[in-house]
Amino acid sequence: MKDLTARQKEILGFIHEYIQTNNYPPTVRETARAFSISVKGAYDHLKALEKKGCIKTSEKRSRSIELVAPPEDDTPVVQIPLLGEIAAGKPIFADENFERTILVPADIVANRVPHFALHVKGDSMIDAGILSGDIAIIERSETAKNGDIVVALLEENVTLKRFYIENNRFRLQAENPRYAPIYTQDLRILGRLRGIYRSY
Amino acid sequence: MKDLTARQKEILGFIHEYIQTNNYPPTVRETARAFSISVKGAYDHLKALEKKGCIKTSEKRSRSIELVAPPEDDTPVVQIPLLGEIAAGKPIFADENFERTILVPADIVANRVPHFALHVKGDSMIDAGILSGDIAIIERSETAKNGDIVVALLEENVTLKRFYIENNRFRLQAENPRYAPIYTQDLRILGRLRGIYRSY
DNA sequence: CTGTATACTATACATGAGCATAGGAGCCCA
DNA sequence: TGGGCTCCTATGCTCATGTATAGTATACAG
Repeated sequence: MKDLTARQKEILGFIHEYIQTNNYPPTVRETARAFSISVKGAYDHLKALEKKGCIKTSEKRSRSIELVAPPEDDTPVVQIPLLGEIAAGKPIFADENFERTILVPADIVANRVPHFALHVKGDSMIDAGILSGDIAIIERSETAKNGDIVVALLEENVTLKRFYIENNRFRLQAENPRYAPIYTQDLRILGRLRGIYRSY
Repeated sequence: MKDLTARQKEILGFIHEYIQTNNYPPTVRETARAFSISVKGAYDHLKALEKKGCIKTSEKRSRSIELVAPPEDDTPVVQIPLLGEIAAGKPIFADENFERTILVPADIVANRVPHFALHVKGDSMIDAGILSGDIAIIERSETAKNGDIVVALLEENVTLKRFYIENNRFRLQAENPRYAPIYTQDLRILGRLRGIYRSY
């Protein structure tokens, strides 16, 4: 699939676009016309592309170009729940919190661990490029490593902070100098930050 | 789309299957052969299907049958191209820049305007919560309003900045005090920022 | 009873389309 | 220096294909 010459890439690109807009592939002559070259010129390119495995054609049939392994390799997506207002005292994963589902590329949700999403509120993580209103994609996990950004349950409040283990306590560190670190010995980690999604 | 006769449904079903297996639509004669009827018989059916809006054809073009409103198109996500390294001097939308496609929720790509995505490089927009490595989802547009974050082509460099119109010039403003604003009278806007996507 | 739609057959024609032969120019490798 | 690859022109053959005319038969609606 590699080893394509510049010209061949152009031709392949044209076929792509053509199919995109017409839903059916071009003829040899249409390809030739698109590049202002002779029919045989285009024909040779198509045969070269076929030999290189980028394309498949059926003999003697018009418009029988098929793209082999087209770029759109089904990048799958997964649906994860977006949790809305997290009321103090309620279990975070209760049904009441469910707002809607959002779709995220499956490569984020790499391992088969469940994920969820939260609206970010406040500016405590602003220096990490996380703004109020962003959607945070969280991998559900009870544990975290030093320096991970986590969603933690802290005295019935849910908060997004950077997480550190110190001698005999945990430190939850905002990424904003106006917020002091929180020290606690009693906290529950709900998940680790895996992605941020923002819409303008 | 309703009011199809039994025969017409059969024909439409055949076209469906044919495209499914071949990736390209059948010819009139292939359709005729499949039902052991005459060419004109099949031709009339196709024209009837077209009149009823189930199918679209282009005049005088072989294999130009297109299915109108194919079974299920309620995909809440859309694929947009992720452009990679933008080399100076090269057209940004050239095929060489194509890296892969990414999936974004369709509500971002609300209007039918084409979108694309870019890797963010550098820290010039850090105070807007846009970090190096983020993926920016851009709505293709030649224009922008005051204060929009835009992708602009500036002396063969592509840059992401906040855009302002001043008396007789444009101002491209970084969101980082260490970067001075850029003033120019000659710039081309490539698109407006619609979303940010970050993966940890 | 007539008009209109469906569902065909049979035949025909101009152009569309795949494929081929012959050849040329430039390039890199051995 | 020669062979093989890419990229192209020009011309042509043959069959595929969309479209058309003319006609048959059935059914249903006003």
